[in-house]
Amino acid sequence: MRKASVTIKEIARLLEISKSTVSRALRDSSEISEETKKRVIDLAESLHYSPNPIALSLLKNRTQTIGVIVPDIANRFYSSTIGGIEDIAYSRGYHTMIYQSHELLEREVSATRHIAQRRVDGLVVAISSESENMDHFIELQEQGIPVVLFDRVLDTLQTHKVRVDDYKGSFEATEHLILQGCQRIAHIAGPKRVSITRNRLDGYKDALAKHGIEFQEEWVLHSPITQEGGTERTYQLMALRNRPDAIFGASDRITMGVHWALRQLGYKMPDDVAVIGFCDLGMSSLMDPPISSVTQPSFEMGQQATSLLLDLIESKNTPASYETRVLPSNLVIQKSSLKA
Amino acid sequence: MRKASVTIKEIARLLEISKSTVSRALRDSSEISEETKKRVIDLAESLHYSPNPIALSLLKNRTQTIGVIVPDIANRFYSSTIGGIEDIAYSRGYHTMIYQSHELLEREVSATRHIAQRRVDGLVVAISSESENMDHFIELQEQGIPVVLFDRVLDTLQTHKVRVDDYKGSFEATEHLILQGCQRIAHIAGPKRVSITRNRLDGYKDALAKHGIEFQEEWVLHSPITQEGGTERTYQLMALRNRPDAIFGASDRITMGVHWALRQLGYKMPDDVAVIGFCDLGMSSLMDPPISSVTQPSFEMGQQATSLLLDLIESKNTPASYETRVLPSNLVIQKSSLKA
DNA sequence: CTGAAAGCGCTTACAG
DNA sequence: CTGAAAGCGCTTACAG
Repeated sequence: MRKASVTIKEIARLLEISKSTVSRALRDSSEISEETKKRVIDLAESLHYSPNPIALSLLKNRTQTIGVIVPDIANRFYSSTIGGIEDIAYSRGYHTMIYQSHELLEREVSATRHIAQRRVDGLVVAISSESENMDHFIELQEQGIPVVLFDRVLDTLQTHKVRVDDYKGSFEATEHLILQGCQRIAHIAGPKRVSITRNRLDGYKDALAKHGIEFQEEWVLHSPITQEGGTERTYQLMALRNRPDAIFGASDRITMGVHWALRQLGYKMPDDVAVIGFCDLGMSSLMDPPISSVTQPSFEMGQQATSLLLDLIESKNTPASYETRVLPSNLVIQKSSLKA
Repeated sequence: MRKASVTIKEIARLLEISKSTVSRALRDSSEISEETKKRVIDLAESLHYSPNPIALSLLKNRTQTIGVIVPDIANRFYSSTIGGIEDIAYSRGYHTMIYQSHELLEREVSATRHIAQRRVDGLVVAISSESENMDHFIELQEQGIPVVLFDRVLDTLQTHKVRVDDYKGSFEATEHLILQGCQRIAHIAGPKRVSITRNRLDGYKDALAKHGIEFQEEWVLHSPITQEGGTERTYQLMALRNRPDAIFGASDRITMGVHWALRQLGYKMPDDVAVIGFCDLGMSSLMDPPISSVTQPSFEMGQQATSLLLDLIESKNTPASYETRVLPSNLVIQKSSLKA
């Protein structure tokens, strides 16, 4: 069925020279005469020869492919991240193989094995919210396949990491609400164990503390990263005897749910309740009112993680130490938190 | 750096038997004694042996990988489609390699070459809105690499196709608006040359005709598939002397733009203007008011396209004829088009 | 039942 | 400057 591609052997046969010479001519080796080179290259071009990457892979024990695991590609944050990953990967001659964990450790583990079995050269991962155990990645590293973590990181894995300064982003968002005059600021946090969740919670608490506002246990709720989660938690918050005058959502999905719930309940933003989230700007600008957000340099995050990974792949030896890059977030104030 | 994986050679050496025997034992060949099989398999397991897929690829001239090109993975329609593609691919032992064309023919062509060069076994594509020329895919087919088209299809490529019944979806949406009492129904269509655009436009026109409503040129505008496009066209429509009382958007992004513009302009949905679109449900339900939509079975579309592709890949000979599967869309009425 | 040999497409010491 | 040979990890006719 599959038409055989042109091979070096074929070119050698047509030109009546050896495979070795063809190979060398194609790689522009200095040991080959200009004349021979020209004949080989001309024929190769007219035959649309392209080297078989499979053969090269077998030879070099390199596939020129990196694996990528994210929780969910439909999430704009991750799809933008993937854009950054592909940008760097392609420009450095690598392909990507993308997997989704759907926030399940089990799927992350099976994706990892799948990927390893395919002999990728390295792996870039935003771990699932269930992942506390890094054994599957450690196993990979032991096989000499480097892993770089981004977005969600965990101390238990020794490697390069790229993340956003959640603490600072969260601190700034909270402080902004305080400066707008909010006093009863609720925080709908992400899943409990995730590092990001803790950092954001800390930023929130510290901003309150700085401005002498007492931290209230009942104003912090944990939620999965879904719209429904945000909606339900908002109902819960607004039902409190002492209801909040601001809600700070820890993710875009959660914050969309907050926005929706508040409209349903008849509250005006920002006057009744000010809202801010860690959001995707494209989306939040479309809402009415547009949602203020801590935006993250997702594309750049993908780029940096990938370039760190490729450096690991291409360097001969293990680096002396691993690096954690912390990228700044950006506070974009829109109507949902801007009091007149 | 990279730790060598366990090979058949290694197992053969340890067991002091030949590579051939190991290979056969591992594939559970009937010519090998049970005893030898057991020894080989036990050792292979304890060594975590897994066959090198690269070597197999070279041997079989098969990569067990399919290429996927979509306009944009951040678009929920396509990310859901990818879910369906991966579902079938993985379950049948294939991997996927995903590329984005970003609606540019040039990037589609380069992705195609990239993919071909990587010797994928087949390709599943939703073509870019610029793609009128199918030469790059025809080239692939001539090399014996099958291509299956989904979502956006073109007659010029002879192959299996999977698409949604746009005509019917569009007809039903328009008829629904008419039954709600709308008389001046505008349609913001997609890019001109795309087959989907034409089908949807036809459905719209025919529904008007069926109900004796005269078609008005000025109420049909073409737009790129973006929110901005929808917003601008809405401004244009509402500025007309004879303004529409309903707007039917040809895509989710466009319809989000319509929704946003109408709110900005102070119109009430559905009373001033009823709105319906070809939408992603998750998103449109979150809007206020929630947007009625023609929903498409995106996951299933990915599944079907992939299973058709794998059939082509795995069958020895070219099929007698190619199949075009037309999946039904589904009309979901929400508040944006439901008059009291 | 088991092994030696050839070959998938390529590169690269080693000779000449 | 060019070629023959070995080898990457595997499978599979061909012998025995």
